[in-house]
Amino acid sequence: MQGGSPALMTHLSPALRQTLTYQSNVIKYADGQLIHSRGDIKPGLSIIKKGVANVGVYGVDGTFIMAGLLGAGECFGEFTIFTELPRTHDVSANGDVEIHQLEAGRFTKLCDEEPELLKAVLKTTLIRTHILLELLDSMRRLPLKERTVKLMLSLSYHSGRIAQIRTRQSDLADSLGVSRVSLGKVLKQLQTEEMIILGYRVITIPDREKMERWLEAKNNTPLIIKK
Amino acid sequence: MQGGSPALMTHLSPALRQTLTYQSNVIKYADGQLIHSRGDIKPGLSIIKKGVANVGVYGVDGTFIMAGLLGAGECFGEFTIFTELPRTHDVSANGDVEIHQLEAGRFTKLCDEEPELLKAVLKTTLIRTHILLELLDSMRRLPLKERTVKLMLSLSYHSGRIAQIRTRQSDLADSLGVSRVSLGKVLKQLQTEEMIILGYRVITIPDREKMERWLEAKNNTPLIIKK
DNA sequence: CCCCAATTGCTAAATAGTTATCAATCAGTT
DNA sequence: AACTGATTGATAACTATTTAGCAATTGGGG
Repeated sequence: MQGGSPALMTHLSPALRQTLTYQSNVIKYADGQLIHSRGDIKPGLSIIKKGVANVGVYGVDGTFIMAGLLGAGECFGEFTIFTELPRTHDVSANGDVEIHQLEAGRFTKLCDEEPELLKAVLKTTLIRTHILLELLDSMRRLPLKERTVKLMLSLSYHSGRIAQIRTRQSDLADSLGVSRVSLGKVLKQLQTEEMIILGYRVITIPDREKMERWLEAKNNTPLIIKK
Repeated sequence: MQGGSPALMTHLSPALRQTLTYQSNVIKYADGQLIHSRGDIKPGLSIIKKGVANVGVYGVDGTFIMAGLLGAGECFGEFTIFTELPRTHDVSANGDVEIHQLEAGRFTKLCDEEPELLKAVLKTTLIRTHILLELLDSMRRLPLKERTVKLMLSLSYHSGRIAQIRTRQSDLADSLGVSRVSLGKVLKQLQTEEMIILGYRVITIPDREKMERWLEAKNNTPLIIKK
């Protein structure tokens, strides 16, 4: 689908990309390390240099609702800069991650000098909102099986053709808002239909495209998420 | 509400507000009239001058999933200008409505001249995304009763203290993603608890603040959850 | 002012999802 | 190679929700 990538960096000119990189501090995080917490108010923009970050919300009971993954070039924390809102999500490193961290003041200054930057941030935000709205809609319309497939596809976004999703089934279940038992049934079905292979803490999608086709056939709204 | 209003106009200087108003065409819509359809691609920004607009999605089967209401000063259609994405929602007039309609070209030109405008659009978008994320989260965590109250409160946002929600129960049910029967049970409960009064095509909230307090008490998830 | 289509209220049977278990499997550690 | 905590797989009883009716109520149009 047209519409563009939600990665900030892809909407910037090489020159501006370089300026941003230059003005930021690179911070490295090890697997599992927390990058930001829900509720934090310290403002700043983060752009992923290398690796993948988990985005989600930890419940008081320890459940983790995964909202998605961010890959290289994608940013987060924008709204801590432009609004006085606290962070909505916890972000943690999924494997080793490097982040360009930009201090709020420096970023707003850059925006004043380079309106192009402001436009790019706006564009990625709008694209994200769009994705979110479509997601919200499908959550209400689609049955669990379709929703599960949709979530797995979006989580495998950063993988290659043969995707591995490294997560516990219970986390997936929380993300979908269902119990582990219900998810288990759906996953077993999907396995017998040869769409996925279940492992210990890992789900393999042997053929993403096949899965996408299946979903599109069910869900006559075409997918927003595109590699 | 901390964090700011999602209305574009409140984030603009009086001067800029005037310029925007001046550069736009005012279009009037009668009750029920369609303003924009999901899937439309013709770009342009709309700002509500007077009245209230319905935002939602019509399903193929005629169901209408209401996503919310927009009041004076709020805008929509931003992303048709900055991305190539089609509209996600159908927007229709709820009572008589007047809209400032701004052609895409004119708006982008204005943005280039006045970066303040770009910032304001970004801010409202970010605030909306924030609201959306919190909504998505509560959809997964809260039981139907709480979700219903939340939706009704958000729909009555533009009413006074004694709010009237003019809608069919079946539309509400679709918006919540449940059947009319389930919603009916919840509504009956809420009525016996004297939080709402059910009528024909209308639900009255005699005391918004009481309802808000009830929701806050139930929803002890403060904005900031700690692990 | 009465009629009629739309909407609400209600019920029952069927389905989907949850909680609570417990056994089996896995991967990392000793 | 055996141990151990974490995770998956499976089952049963229970609860919530849906579907499919039909009756009662409503409000606008003729």
